[in-house]
Amino acid sequence: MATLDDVARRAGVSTATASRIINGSSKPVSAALRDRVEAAVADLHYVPNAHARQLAGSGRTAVGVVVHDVSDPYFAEITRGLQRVATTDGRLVIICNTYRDPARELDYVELLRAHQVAAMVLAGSGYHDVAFARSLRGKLRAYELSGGRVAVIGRHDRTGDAVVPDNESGGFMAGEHLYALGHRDIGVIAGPRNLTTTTDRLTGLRRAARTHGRPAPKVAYADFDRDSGAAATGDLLSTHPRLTAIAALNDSMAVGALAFLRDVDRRVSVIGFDDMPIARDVTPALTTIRLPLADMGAQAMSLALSPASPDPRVERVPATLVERASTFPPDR
Amino acid sequence: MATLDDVARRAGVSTATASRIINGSSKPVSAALRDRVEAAVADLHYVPNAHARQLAGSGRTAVGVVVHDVSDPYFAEITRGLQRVATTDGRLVIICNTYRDPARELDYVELLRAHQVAAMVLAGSGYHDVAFARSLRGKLRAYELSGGRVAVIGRHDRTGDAVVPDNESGGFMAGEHLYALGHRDIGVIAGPRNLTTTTDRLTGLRRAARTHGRPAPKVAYADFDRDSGAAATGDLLSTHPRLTAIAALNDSMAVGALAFLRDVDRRVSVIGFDDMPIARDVTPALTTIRLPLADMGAQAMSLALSPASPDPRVERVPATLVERASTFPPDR
DNA sequence: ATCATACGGGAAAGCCCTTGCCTCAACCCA
DNA sequence: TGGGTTGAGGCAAGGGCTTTCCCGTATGAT
Repeated sequence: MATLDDVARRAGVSTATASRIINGSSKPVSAALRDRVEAAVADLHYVPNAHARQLAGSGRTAVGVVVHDVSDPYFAEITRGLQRVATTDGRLVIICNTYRDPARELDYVELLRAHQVAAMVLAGSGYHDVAFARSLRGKLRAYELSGGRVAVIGRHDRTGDAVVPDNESGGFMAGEHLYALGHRDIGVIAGPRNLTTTTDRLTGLRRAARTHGRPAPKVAYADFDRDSGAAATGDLLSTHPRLTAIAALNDSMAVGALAFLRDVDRRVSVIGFDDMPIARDVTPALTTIRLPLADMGAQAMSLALSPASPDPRVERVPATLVERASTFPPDR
Repeated sequence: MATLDDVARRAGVSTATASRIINGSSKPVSAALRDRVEAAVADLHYVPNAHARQLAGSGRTAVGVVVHDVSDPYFAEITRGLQRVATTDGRLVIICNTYRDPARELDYVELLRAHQVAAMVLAGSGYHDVAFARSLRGKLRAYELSGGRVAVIGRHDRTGDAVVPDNESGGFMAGEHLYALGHRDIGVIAGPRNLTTTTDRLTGLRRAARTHGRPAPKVAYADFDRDSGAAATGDLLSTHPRLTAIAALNDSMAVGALAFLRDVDRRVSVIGFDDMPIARDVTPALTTIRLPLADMGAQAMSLALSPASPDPRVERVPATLVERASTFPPDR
């Protein structure tokens, strides 16, 4: 691999001059030298070593993102938003998939710190786990102490910049919608219990039940993916055959529920959460609670890239109901 | 940020020793020193600087991936496969989204080279553009000369390791399926003309038409995304009202076509391509040509991580027909 | 008691850049 | 003509780490 030395030698200048020309430094350089250096760069297919540059230079340029899984549409959308603003800012984005493993999450935070990223955005690391939270806080603090910036998406046991979707009222709205349609007994397909996203949405749903004087919803836990959603729907319906509506805590599971209901040919209302792109294309089109995922990602990245502020900034993101065809009054 | 020096000083050893302990070098070190160093690391929240490490050390550790857009399910699946094998190998994956901009693709190749990645996988950079191909080849050659490994997914004007899906016969199978059902006149919703994916699939479709002695399919070009697929369906149907079947060159556009047809309440067969996860959940469930996307990603990464071989290895990936409910005989 | 052999540990040479500081010339004004 | 600017470019000091020697010391063999 050609180095700056090679370029400088070939152009007959010092590495200092070559470096200045290559980086478009403000120091004036004669046109002749500039040409020679540029020719040398082209001839040698020279590309500056990013690591050396990072070591020698001052600014950190990359940013990191930690998500559960980019191939999950939920995180794909968030990531899209994140990337848009990071790229606009000319930054390399390092994406890390934890696959919902808290340990991996911790490792990635270290890894990103090791890579001297300028900022990191944590999406979906709201676990109910005291030891995890403490460890994470420690690592993040160490990182921030060294000048790193952190923004999280979702609720966290941590003070700092954050974009937090209003999951609780989203859950409430979902329940409200179903009860208003006349459902009395509803089931919930929840995500993993240790995620705050799950518990927050569930809390909203329960509040809606209380508000309407209805029995607490029946809950089955699944994994936020389609197939587990389908399976949980089966469980729920066999245990509680009288349910007339199901609230899934994300759209993937709602899609699974829909598939299951179609298979067993039952007519039950289903409401999802997130409004992923495909929600409108399933049949019946999915009623869901929308979260502006791409915007949330963009906001989080903006926070992370802006200078640290003395007091933490928290952007609350409202959820909205999107009515489509998958919810309807109960058959009597 | 604490450095190795800090750790060494605190533990009362040399940086050499500290480094050896931290990296689990094979050199024997007394237990006492090991404990002291480990304590120092913990106290200081020390994390080795990845850049310095890369500079000083020998092995390159990261790998790069260039895709059109991770949030597109097609690439999301491929990426998932890629990551699985890269992570197993303990490597950091840098994902770059070109958003179908060839210039950006070129830039990213440079960037990955600058970051000294051990290998890179290019997915979806098959453009019909001589200048682009030449430039890309040049950059890749320079990279390989410096020891980098490259694997591509899809057809390329380039000899080298590759995983190439059999798009042509996939297209043929799609056509075959429709003609066998009795359709005479079919329309095609194609992707961007400058992508080999588009042209290869189209070629297969045309061959099927010839084989069955049918007129060449009518083509409308779109962008591989849902909405453009829906729009193109409208165009196609207004220009050629007698079409009884539509082949979309990917599932996203097929979903768009389905949506359009539902809106205008027309019954037309639709076949997609790729078999993305949601294909089975739309209504009617989408008949499609499956490509094992995650496996393809995994294969490509395996190729890229394996030592360079004298003659290029090309893994051909067969496409298979998945029959669901969206294709049926024409109404007479 | 002597010599060879491990073994544990340190000194220091890079890895490839950026950048502060310095030098040298040419140039200006007085 | 002399002193002060200014413009162009080079020297060399890091930046944080790995790794190759190299050197004592304790161990074993003779």
